[in-house]
Amino acid sequence: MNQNLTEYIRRYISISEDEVALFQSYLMPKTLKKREFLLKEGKICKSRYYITKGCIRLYYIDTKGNEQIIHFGIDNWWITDYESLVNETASEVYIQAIEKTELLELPEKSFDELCHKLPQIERLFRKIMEKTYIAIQKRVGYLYSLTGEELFNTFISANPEFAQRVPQYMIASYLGMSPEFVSKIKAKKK
Amino acid sequence: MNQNLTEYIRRYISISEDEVALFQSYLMPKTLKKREFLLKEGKICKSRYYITKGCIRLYYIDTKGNEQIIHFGIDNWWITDYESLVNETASEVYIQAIEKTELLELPEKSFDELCHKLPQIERLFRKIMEKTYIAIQKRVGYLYSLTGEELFNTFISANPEFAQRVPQYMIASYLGMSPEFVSKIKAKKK
DNA sequence: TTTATTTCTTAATCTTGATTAAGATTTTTC
DNA sequence: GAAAAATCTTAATCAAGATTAAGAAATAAA
Repeated sequence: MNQNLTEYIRRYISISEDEVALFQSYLMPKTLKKREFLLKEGKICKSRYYITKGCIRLYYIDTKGNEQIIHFGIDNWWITDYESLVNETASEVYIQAIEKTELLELPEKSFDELCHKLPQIERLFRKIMEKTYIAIQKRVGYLYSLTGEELFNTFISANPEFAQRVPQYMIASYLGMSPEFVSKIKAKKK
Repeated sequence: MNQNLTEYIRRYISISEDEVALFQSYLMPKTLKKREFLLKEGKICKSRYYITKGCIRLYYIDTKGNEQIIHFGIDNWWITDYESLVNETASEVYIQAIEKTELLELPEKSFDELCHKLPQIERLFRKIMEKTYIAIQKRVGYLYSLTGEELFNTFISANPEFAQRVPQYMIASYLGMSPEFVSKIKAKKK
Protein backbone atom coordinates (compact mmCIF):
# COMPACT_ATOMS: atom_id res chain seq x y z
CA MET A 1 0.00 0.00 0.00
CA ASN A 2 2.67 2.50 1.05
CA GLN A 3 4.66 1.63 -2.03
CA ASN A 4 1.69 2.21 -4.31
CA LEU A 5 1.00 5.62 -2.86
CA THR A 6 4.64 6.71 -3.07
CA GLU A 7 4.80 5.68 -6.71
CA TYR A 8 1.55 7.47 -7.37
CA ILE A 9 2.78 10.71 -5.78
CA ARG A 10 6.11 10.60 -7.59
CA ARG A 11 4.30 10.57 -10.92
CA TYR A 12 3.41 14.19 -10.16
CA ILE A 13 6.08 15.72 -7.89
CA SER A 14 9.54 15.01 -6.45
CA ILE A 15 9.43 14.25 -2.78
CA SER A 16 11.75 12.61 -0.22
CA GLU A 17 11.04 9.44 1.78
CA ASP A 18 10.67 11.48 4.97
CA GLU A 19 8.19 13.80 3.37
CA VAL A 20 6.10 10.91 2.08
CA ALA A 21 6.16 9.51 5.62
CA LEU A 22 4.90 12.84 6.96
CA PHE A 23 2.16 12.88 4.35
CA GLN A 24 1.16 9.35 5.27
CA SER A 25 0.99 10.19 8.96
CA TYR A 26 -2.00 12.40 8.12
CA LEU A 27 -3.91 9.67 6.30
CA MET A 28 -6.41 7.52 8.16
CA PRO A 29 -7.27 4.07 6.76
CA LYS A 30 -10.94 3.28 6.42
CA THR A 31 -12.93 0.36 5.04
CA LEU A 32 -16.38 0.43 3.47
CA LYS A 33 -18.63 -2.56 3.03
CA LYS A 34 -20.52 -3.00 -0.24
CA ARG A 35 -23.34 -0.40 -0.43
CA GLU A 36 -21.99 1.53 2.56
CA PHE A 37 -22.04 5.34 2.30
CA LEU A 38 -19.06 7.66 2.64
CA LEU A 39 -21.26 10.74 2.35
CA LYS A 40 -24.99 11.40 2.21
CA GLU A 41 -27.04 14.34 0.95
CA GLY A 42 -27.36 17.03 3.62
CA LYS A 43 -24.02 16.31 5.35
CA ILE A 44 -21.01 18.57 4.97
CA CYS A 45 -18.07 16.82 3.36
CA LYS A 46 -14.92 17.31 5.47
CA SER A 47 -12.31 15.09 3.84
CA ARG A 48 -10.66 13.94 0.65
CA TYR A 49 -10.41 10.18 0.16
CA TYR A 50 -7.82 8.18 -1.69
CA ILE A 51 -9.09 4.81 -2.87
CA THR A 52 -6.45 2.13 -2.37
CA LYS A 53 -8.70 -0.72 -3.50
CA GLY A 54 -12.33 -0.92 -4.51
CA CYS A 55 -14.98 0.97 -6.38
CA ILE A 56 -17.13 3.96 -5.48
CA ARG A 57 -19.91 5.94 -7.11
CA LEU A 58 -20.88 9.58 -6.60
CA TYR A 59 -24.49 10.32 -7.49
CA TYR A 60 -27.44 12.57 -6.77
CA ILE A 61 -31.20 12.18 -6.87
CA ASP A 62 -32.61 14.30 -9.69
CA THR A 63 -35.94 16.17 -9.73
CA LYS A 64 -37.66 13.10 -11.17
CA GLY A 65 -36.38 10.95 -8.32
CA ASN A 66 -33.80 9.05 -10.36
CA GLU A 67 -30.26 8.31 -9.23
CA GLN A 68 -27.89 10.17 -11.54
CA ILE A 69 -24.30 8.96 -11.35
CA ILE A 70 -21.83 11.83 -11.78
CA HIS A 71 -18.73 9.68 -11.67
CA PHE A 72 -17.02 6.57 -10.42
CA GLY A 73 -13.86 6.22 -8.41
CA ILE A 74 -11.54 3.22 -8.46
CA ASP A 75 -8.09 2.22 -7.19
CA ASN A 76 -5.65 5.15 -7.07
CA TRP A 77 -8.27 7.88 -7.47
CA TRP A 78 -9.13 10.65 -5.08
CA ILE A 79 -12.79 11.15 -4.41
CA THR A 80 -14.71 13.84 -2.55
CA ASP A 81 -17.59 16.25 -3.01
CA TYR A 82 -15.61 19.36 -3.92
CA GLU A 83 -18.63 21.62 -3.81
CA SER A 84 -19.44 20.73 -0.20
CA LEU A 85 -15.79 20.53 0.83
CA VAL A 86 -14.72 23.89 -0.63
CA ASN A 87 -17.83 25.90 0.21
CA GLU A 88 -18.56 24.10 3.48
CA THR A 89 -22.18 23.67 2.44
CA ALA A 90 -24.57 20.74 2.78
CA SER A 91 -23.82 18.14 0.14
CA GLU A 92 -26.29 17.42 -2.65
CA VAL A 93 -24.74 14.07 -3.46
CA TYR A 94 -24.23 10.58 -2.18
CA ILE A 95 -20.90 8.77 -2.21
CA GLN A 96 -21.33 5.03 -1.90
CA ALA A 97 -19.19 1.90 -2.19
CA ILE A 98 -20.16 -0.34 -5.10
CA GLU A 99 -17.97 -3.12 -3.75
CA LYS A 100 -15.90 -3.54 -0.56
CA THR A 101 -13.52 -0.60 -0.64
CA GLU A 102 -10.40 0.48 1.20
CA LEU A 103 -9.64 4.18 1.51
CA LEU A 104 -7.25 6.62 3.08
CA GLU A 105 -9.01 9.62 4.57
CA LEU A 106 -7.35 13.03 4.49
CA PRO A 107 -9.38 15.50 6.59
CA GLU A 108 -9.42 19.00 5.11
CA LYS A 109 -7.84 20.47 8.26
CA SER A 110 -4.92 18.10 7.94
CA PHE A 111 -4.70 18.90 4.26
CA ASP A 112 -4.39 22.64 4.92
CA GLU A 113 -1.78 22.07 7.60
CA LEU A 114 0.14 19.75 5.32
CA CYS A 115 0.15 22.21 2.44
CA HIS A 116 1.75 24.81 4.66
CA LYS A 117 4.43 22.39 5.81
CA LEU A 118 5.05 20.87 2.36
CA PRO A 119 4.31 23.16 -0.58
CA GLN A 120 4.85 20.20 -2.91
CA ILE A 121 1.62 18.71 -1.61
CA GLU A 122 -0.23 21.75 -2.83
CA ARG A 123 1.48 21.21 -6.18
CA LEU A 124 0.47 17.55 -6.17
CA PHE A 125 -3.17 18.42 -5.68
CA ARG A 126 -3.06 21.25 -8.20
CA LYS A 127 -1.76 18.80 -10.79
CA ILE A 128 -4.23 16.07 -9.88
CA MET A 129 -7.02 18.61 -10.19
CA GLU A 130 -5.80 19.61 -13.65
CA LYS A 131 -5.81 15.99 -14.79
CA THR A 132 -9.25 15.45 -13.34
CA TYR A 133 -10.48 18.52 -15.16
CA ILE A 134 -8.99 17.36 -18.46
CA ALA A 135 -10.82 14.05 -18.02
CA ILE A 136 -14.20 15.60 -17.35
CA GLN A 137 -13.79 18.10 -20.19
CA LYS A 138 -13.04 15.24 -22.55
CA ARG A 139 -16.18 13.52 -21.31
CA VAL A 140 -18.29 16.59 -22.06
CA GLY A 141 -16.84 16.54 -25.58
CA TYR A 142 -17.88 12.91 -26.01
CA LEU A 143 -21.34 13.56 -24.59
CA TYR A 144 -21.91 16.15 -27.28
CA SER A 145 -20.47 14.49 -30.33
CA LEU A 146 -21.18 10.78 -29.88
CA THR A 147 -24.49 8.92 -30.15
CA GLY A 148 -25.58 6.82 -27.19
CA GLU A 149 -24.33 3.68 -28.84
CA GLU A 150 -20.91 5.18 -29.63
CA LEU A 151 -20.73 6.55 -26.09
CA PHE A 152 -21.33 3.13 -24.57
CA ASN A 153 -18.89 1.31 -26.82
CA THR A 154 -16.21 3.96 -26.32
CA PHE A 155 -16.63 3.76 -22.56
CA ILE A 156 -16.42 -0.03 -22.47
CA SER A 157 -13.33 -0.19 -24.70
CA ALA A 158 -11.62 2.50 -22.63
CA ASN A 159 -12.61 0.93 -19.30
CA PRO A 160 -13.07 -2.80 -19.85
CA GLU A 161 -12.72 -3.56 -16.11
CA PHE A 162 -15.87 -1.53 -15.39
CA ALA A 163 -18.11 -3.85 -17.35
CA GLN A 164 -17.06 -6.57 -14.87
CA ARG A 165 -17.18 -4.62 -11.62
CA VAL A 166 -20.10 -2.23 -12.07
CA PRO A 167 -23.76 -3.18 -12.71
CA GLN A 168 -24.92 -2.23 -16.16
CA TYR A 169 -27.65 0.07 -14.98
CA MET A 170 -25.02 2.19 -13.22
CA ILE A 171 -22.97 2.49 -16.38
CA ALA A 172 -26.16 3.52 -18.17
CA SER A 173 -26.79 6.20 -15.55
CA TYR A 174 -23.20 7.46 -15.80
CA LEU A 175 -23.56 7.74 -19.57
CA GLY A 176 -26.94 9.45 -19.30
CA MET A 177 -29.02 6.74 -20.94
CA SER A 178 -31.69 4.27 -19.82
CA PRO A 179 -30.71 0.73 -18.76
CA GLU A 180 -33.11 -0.65 -21.38
CA PHE A 181 -31.18 1.13 -24.09
CA VAL A 182 -27.93 -0.47 -22.93
CA SER A 183 -29.60 -3.88 -23.20
CA LYS A 184 -30.61 -2.99 -26.74
CA ILE A 185 -27.05 -2.01 -27.68
CA LYS A 186 -25.66 -5.25 -26.28
CA ALA A 187 -28.27 -7.38 -28.06
CA LYS A 188 -27.34 -5.66 -31.33
CA LYS A 189 -23.63 -6.49 -30.95
CA LYS A 190 -24.20 -10.27 -30.97
CA MET B 1 -6.90 46.58 -14.14
CA ASN B 2 -4.32 46.01 -11.40
CA GLN B 3 -6.95 46.66 -8.79
CA ASN B 4 -9.30 44.14 -10.35
CA LEU B 5 -6.68 41.43 -10.41
CA THR B 6 -5.59 42.07 -6.81
CA GLU B 7 -9.17 41.83 -5.63
CA TYR B 8 -9.66 38.70 -7.64
CA ILE B 9 -6.57 37.04 -6.15
CA ARG B 10 -7.47 38.03 -2.60
CA ARG B 11 -10.77 36.19 -2.91
CA TYR B 12 -8.68 33.01 -2.83
CA ILE B 13 -5.47 33.63 -0.89
CA SER B 14 -3.79 36.19 1.35
CA ILE B 15 -0.95 37.96 -0.39
CA SER B 16 1.05 41.18 0.17
CA GLU B 17 1.23 44.17 -2.20
CA ASP B 18 4.83 43.30 -3.07
CA GLU B 19 3.94 39.75 -3.91
CA VAL B 20 1.09 40.85 -6.15
CA ALA B 21 3.55 43.15 -7.88
CA LEU B 22 5.93 40.23 -8.42
CA PHE B 23 3.08 38.15 -9.83
CA GLN B 24 2.09 40.98 -12.14
CA SER B 25 5.63 41.37 -13.44
CA TYR B 26 5.24 37.92 -15.02
CA LEU B 27 2.03 38.79 -16.85
CA MET B 28 2.14 40.07 -20.43
CA PRO B 29 -0.79 42.14 -21.73
CA LYS B 30 -2.25 41.04 -25.04
CA THR B 31 -5.16 42.19 -27.18
CA LEU B 32 -7.24 40.11 -29.56
CA LYS B 33 -9.44 41.49 -32.32
CA LYS B 34 -12.88 39.99 -32.86
CA ARG B 35 -12.51 36.49 -34.40
CA GLU B 36 -8.76 36.42 -33.75
CA PHE B 37 -7.31 33.12 -32.50
CA LEU B 38 -5.34 32.59 -29.30
CA LEU B 39 -4.70 28.93 -30.12
CA LYS B 40 -5.33 26.68 -33.10
CA GLU B 41 -5.57 22.92 -33.45
CA GLY B 42 -2.12 21.35 -33.90
CA LYS B 43 -0.23 23.97 -31.88
CA ILE B 44 1.12 23.31 -28.39
CA CYS B 45 -0.41 25.59 -25.78
CA LYS B 46 2.31 27.21 -23.68
CA SER B 47 0.47 29.75 -21.52
CA ARG B 48 -2.44 30.42 -19.24
CA TYR B 49 -4.50 33.53 -20.03
CA TYR B 50 -6.43 35.76 -17.71
CA ILE B 51 -9.24 37.66 -19.45
CA THR B 52 -9.42 41.24 -18.19
CA LYS B 53 -12.14 42.26 -20.62
CA GLY B 54 -13.90 40.51 -23.48
CA CYS B 55 -15.28 37.15 -24.47
CA ILE B 56 -13.63 33.99 -25.74
CA ARG B 57 -14.77 30.58 -26.90
CA LEU B 58 -12.91 27.25 -26.77
CA TYR B 59 -14.15 24.74 -29.34
CA TYR B 60 -13.16 21.75 -31.44
CA ILE B 61 -14.24 20.38 -34.79
CA ASP B 62 -16.03 17.07 -34.27
CA THR B 63 -15.97 14.01 -36.55
CA LYS B 64 -18.96 15.33 -38.49
CA GLY B 65 -17.17 18.63 -39.14
CA ASN B 66 -19.22 20.72 -36.72
CA GLU B 67 -17.79 23.29 -34.33
CA GLN B 68 -18.47 22.07 -30.81
CA ILE B 69 -18.06 24.74 -28.14
CA ILE B 70 -16.63 23.29 -24.92
CA HIS B 71 -16.83 26.50 -22.94
CA PHE B 72 -16.76 30.26 -22.93
CA GLY B 73 -14.46 32.60 -21.05
CA ILE B 74 -15.33 36.12 -19.96
CA ASP B 75 -13.94 38.89 -17.76
CA ASN B 76 -11.99 37.55 -14.77
CA TRP B 77 -11.70 33.99 -16.01
CA TRP B 78 -8.56 32.04 -16.79
CA ILE B 79 -8.57 30.21 -20.08
CA THR B 80 -6.17 27.70 -21.59
CA ASP B 81 -6.13 24.25 -23.15
CA TYR B 82 -5.11 22.23 -20.08
CA GLU B 83 -4.67 19.03 -22.04
CA SER B 84 -2.11 20.56 -24.39
CA LEU B 85 -0.49 22.68 -21.67
CA VAL B 86 -0.04 19.88 -19.12
CA ASN B 87 0.90 17.07 -21.50
CA GLU B 88 2.79 19.31 -23.94
CA THR B 89 0.91 17.71 -26.83
CA ALA B 90 -0.61 19.21 -29.97
CA SER B 91 -3.90 20.88 -29.15
CA GLU B 92 -7.18 19.51 -30.48
CA VAL B 93 -9.03 22.75 -29.89
CA TYR B 94 -9.35 26.33 -31.07
CA ILE B 95 -9.46 29.31 -28.71
CA GLN B 96 -10.95 32.35 -30.39
CA ALA B 97 -12.13 35.84 -29.41
CA ILE B 98 -15.87 36.36 -29.89
CA GLU B 99 -15.42 40.10 -29.38
CA LYS B 100 -12.40 42.39 -28.90
CA THR B 101 -10.66 40.93 -25.85
CA GLU B 102 -7.90 42.00 -23.49
CA LEU B 103 -5.83 39.33 -21.79
CA LEU B 104 -2.86 38.84 -19.51
CA GLU B 105 -0.60 36.03 -20.65
CA LEU B 106 1.21 33.87 -18.10
CA PRO B 107 3.67 31.57 -19.88
CA GLU B 108 3.92 28.14 -18.24
CA LYS B 109 7.65 28.59 -17.60
CA SER B 110 6.97 31.78 -15.69
CA PHE B 111 4.18 30.04 -13.86
CA ASP B 112 6.47 27.25 -12.65
CA GLU B 113 9.13 29.73 -11.56
CA LEU B 114 6.53 31.81 -9.77
CA CYS B 115 5.11 28.83 -7.90
CA HIS B 116 8.54 28.06 -6.52
CA LYS B 117 9.03 31.64 -5.38
CA LEU B 118 5.50 32.11 -4.03
CA PRO B 119 3.80 28.93 -2.84
CA GLN B 120 0.57 30.91 -2.42
CA ILE B 121 0.33 31.14 -6.21
CA GLU B 122 0.26 27.38 -6.38
CA ARG B 123 -2.54 27.53 -3.79
CA LEU B 124 -4.38 30.17 -5.85
CA PHE B 125 -4.34 27.97 -8.92
CA ARG B 126 -5.25 24.85 -6.95
CA LYS B 127 -8.30 26.66 -5.63
CA ILE B 128 -9.29 28.14 -8.99
CA MET B 129 -9.02 24.67 -10.49
CA GLU B 130 -11.31 23.28 -7.80
CA LYS B 131 -13.91 25.95 -8.52
CA THR B 132 -13.64 25.33 -12.23
CA TYR B 133 -14.12 21.64 -11.64
CA ILE B 134 -17.18 22.24 -9.46
CA ALA B 135 -18.67 24.34 -12.27
CA ILE B 136 -18.13 21.74 -14.98
CA GLN B 137 -19.41 18.94 -12.75
CA LYS B 138 -22.56 20.91 -12.10
CA ARG B 139 -22.93 21.35 -15.83
CA VAL B 140 -22.69 17.61 -16.44
CA GLY B 141 -25.44 17.19 -13.85
CA TYR B 142 -27.65 19.63 -15.73
CA LEU B 143 -26.90 18.00 -19.08
CA TYR B 144 -28.21 14.71 -17.74
CA SER B 145 -31.26 15.78 -15.84
CA LEU B 146 -32.70 18.72 -17.80
CA THR B 147 -34.49 18.71 -21.14
CA GLY B 148 -33.09 20.91 -23.90
CA GLU B 149 -35.63 23.57 -23.17
CA GLU B 150 -34.89 23.61 -19.42
CA LEU B 151 -31.18 23.66 -20.20
CA PHE B 152 -31.51 26.72 -22.39
CA ASN B 153 -33.74 28.62 -19.99
CA THR B 154 -31.53 27.78 -17.01
CA PHE B 155 -28.45 28.95 -18.89
CA ILE B 156 -30.02 32.23 -19.94
CA SER B 157 -31.34 33.06 -16.46
CA ALA B 158 -27.98 32.23 -14.90
CA ASN B 159 -26.00 34.17 -17.55
CA PRO B 160 -28.24 36.90 -18.94
CA GLU B 161 -25.27 38.88 -20.30
CA PHE B 162 -24.42 36.00 -22.64
CA ALA B 163 -27.65 36.32 -24.58
CA GLN B 164 -26.47 39.83 -25.49
CA ARG B 165 -22.81 39.19 -26.20
CA VAL B 166 -22.77 35.76 -27.81
CA PRO B 167 -24.57 34.72 -31.03
CA GLN B 168 -27.39 32.29 -30.41
CA TYR B 169 -25.95 29.54 -32.50
CA MET B 170 -22.88 29.49 -30.24
CA ILE B 171 -25.02 29.13 -27.14
CA ALA B 172 -26.83 26.28 -28.91
CA SER B 173 -23.49 24.61 -29.60
CA TYR B 174 -22.36 25.08 -25.99
CA LEU B 175 -25.58 23.46 -24.77
CA GLY B 176 -25.31 20.62 -27.27
CA MET B 177 -28.41 21.42 -29.31
CA SER B 178 -29.14 22.63 -32.83
CA PRO B 179 -29.60 26.37 -33.51
CA GLU B 180 -33.00 25.59 -35.02
CA PHE B 181 -34.13 24.10 -31.76
CA VAL B 182 -33.14 27.26 -29.88
CA SER B 183 -35.27 29.27 -32.31
CA LYS B 184 -38.17 26.93 -31.54
CA ILE B 185 -37.75 27.42 -27.77
CA LYS B 186 -37.69 31.20 -28.15
CA ALA B 187 -40.78 31.23 -30.39
CA LYS B 188 -42.61 29.19 -27.77
CA LYS B 189 -41.84 31.66 -24.98
CA LYS B 190 -43.66 34.53 -26.64
C1' DT C 1 -26.00 52.95 -49.11
C1' DT C 2 -25.41 48.87 -51.46
C1' DT C 3 -23.53 44.42 -51.31
C1' DA C 4 -21.85 40.59 -48.88
C1' DT C 5 -21.65 37.99 -44.85
C1' DT C 6 -23.54 36.35 -40.58
C1' DT C 7 -27.14 35.09 -37.98
C1' DC C 8 -31.97 33.67 -37.08
C1' DT C 9 -36.58 31.67 -38.17
C1' DT C 10 -40.18 28.44 -39.75
C1' DA C 11 -41.98 24.12 -41.05
C1' DA C 12 -42.02 19.30 -42.63
C1' DT C 13 -40.03 14.93 -41.90
C1' DC C 14 -37.32 11.55 -39.57
C1' DT C 15 -34.40 9.23 -35.89
C1' DT C 16 -32.65 8.24 -31.48
C1' DG C 17 -33.47 6.85 -27.40
C1' DA C 18 -37.12 7.35 -23.40
C1' DT C 19 -41.05 5.19 -21.27
C1' DT C 20 -43.98 1.50 -19.92
C1' DA C 21 -44.71 -3.08 -18.67
C1' DA C 22 -43.83 -7.74 -17.90
C1' DG C 23 -41.03 -11.48 -17.32
C1' DA C 24 -36.37 -13.77 -16.85
C1' DT C 25 -32.05 -14.25 -14.63
C1' DT C 26 -28.63 -13.57 -11.33
C1' DT C 27 -26.98 -12.47 -6.76
C1' DT C 28 -27.66 -11.99 -1.77
C1' DT C 29 -29.36 -13.05 2.44
C1' DC C 30 -31.34 -15.86 5.91
C1' DG D 1 -30.79 -24.14 -0.48
C1' DA D 2 -35.06 -21.30 -0.42
C1' DA D 3 -36.77 -16.83 -0.42
C1' DA D 4 -35.91 -12.16 -1.30
C1' DA D 5 -33.68 -8.64 -3.55
C1' DA D 6 -31.15 -6.85 -7.29
C1' DT D 7 -30.24 -6.79 -12.08
C1' DC D 8 -31.09 -7.57 -17.04
C1' DT D 9 -33.93 -8.40 -21.24
C1' DT D 10 -37.52 -7.81 -24.78
C1' DA D 11 -40.98 -5.41 -27.22
C1' DA D 12 -44.46 -1.90 -28.20
C1' DT D 13 -45.38 2.90 -28.15
C1' DC D 14 -44.13 7.63 -27.87
C1' DA D 15 -41.67 12.17 -27.70
C1' DA D 16 -37.72 15.27 -27.85
C1' DG D 17 -34.99 17.18 -30.68
C1' DA D 18 -32.06 16.51 -35.24
C1' DT D 19 -32.02 17.25 -40.10
C1' DT D 20 -33.19 19.42 -44.31
C1' DA D 21 -34.39 23.26 -46.90
C1' DA D 22 -35.60 27.83 -47.88
C1' DG D 23 -36.17 32.35 -46.86
C1' DA D 24 -35.86 36.55 -43.68
C1' DA D 25 -33.35 39.76 -40.89
C1' DA D 26 -29.58 41.81 -39.05
C1' DT D 27 -24.51 43.26 -39.21
C1' DA D 28 -20.45 44.34 -41.30
C1' DA D 29 -17.77 45.73 -45.14
C1' DA D 30 -16.87 48.24 -49.32
